[in-house]
Amino acid sequence: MKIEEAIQQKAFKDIYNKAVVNLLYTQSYIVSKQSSLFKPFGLSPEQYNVLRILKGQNGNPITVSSIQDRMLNKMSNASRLVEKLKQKGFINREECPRDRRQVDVVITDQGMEVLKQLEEKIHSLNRELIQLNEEEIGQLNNLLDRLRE
Amino acid sequence: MKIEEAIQQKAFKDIYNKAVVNLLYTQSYIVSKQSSLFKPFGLSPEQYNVLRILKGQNGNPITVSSIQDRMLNKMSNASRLVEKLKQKGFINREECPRDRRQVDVVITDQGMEVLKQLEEKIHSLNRELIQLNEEEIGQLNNLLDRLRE
DNA sequence: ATACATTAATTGTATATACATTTATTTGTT
DNA sequence: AACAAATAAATGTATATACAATTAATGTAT
Repeated sequence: MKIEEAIQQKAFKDIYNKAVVNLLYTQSYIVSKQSSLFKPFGLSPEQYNVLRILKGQNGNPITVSSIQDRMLNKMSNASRLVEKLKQKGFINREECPRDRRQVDVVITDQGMEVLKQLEEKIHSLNRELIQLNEEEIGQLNNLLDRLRE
Repeated sequence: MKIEEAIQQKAFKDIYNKAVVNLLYTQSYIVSKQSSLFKPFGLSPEQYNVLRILKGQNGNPITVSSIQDRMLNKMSNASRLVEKLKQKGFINREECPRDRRQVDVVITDQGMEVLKQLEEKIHSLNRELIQLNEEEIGQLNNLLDRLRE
């Protein structure tokens, strides 16, 4: 659907403005669908993001600030997200012995299990969300990478 | 900057997944820069969005639910955003005479003034945010429109 | 060794998002 | 007219974002 229809705006100031609006709207479109998928599993999109980062560690612990650096939203509060995931039993947290300021975080079996249950659903959702052929997806990834300087 | 560097992730499951992540990351990148620009004016990005919708009405009132329909984030709470803007003196709100369930919202002179002050800054920011040539921006807008079915 | 700066994580506070519920009003049906 | 259904906005509550401030531990310079 054209962005003009989606937000009922007849015209944009210029194509730069239209591109910004289009990117913001598209993100909202994606996140709302992801939220619906995650909800039955007790996860928000950002909590899921943290679990994926932990899974990517292959069992090695990672500190809260390293999680923060790898998050999609650099301003989100990794400390509080980790606390939420701990309450749900999806992660464990323990003091790092070499530097007691730091906290080592690892995903639990229960956390791995919820990711496993989500895997196929997310695979499908991604295909549903991105209605482009492979060449176009390559173009899109390229444009987005270059857009950010 | 390539998305792999930006979030320190070596590889993605597939290009669909990479595209989703790239879109979410790019939005966060844009919103954080917009927030910094709006902050000195006492506006959040979504509050600015509401003011722009009102300005687009050319003086005609618009109801809260129509604002909601036109917002970039369909899940945001137009009622509360309107209340915040009212407190700041940027909008006026009054009962719609033909249907007392509805509320007519209009931008104030003060609201128009803050948009005017922001106009040139946003123009520059948009150019800074979207580091692509005009042809590429056209491609990007096209891909985003088609991506959403 | 002490003092000072730096770093890591947590906490506080305000705002925003997400979604369900409530209240008031209008519309539609009989 | 009476009543149920639909609609518009506001409100309640939980979570998340944004950013400042705090606490605790470590690093560095003298």
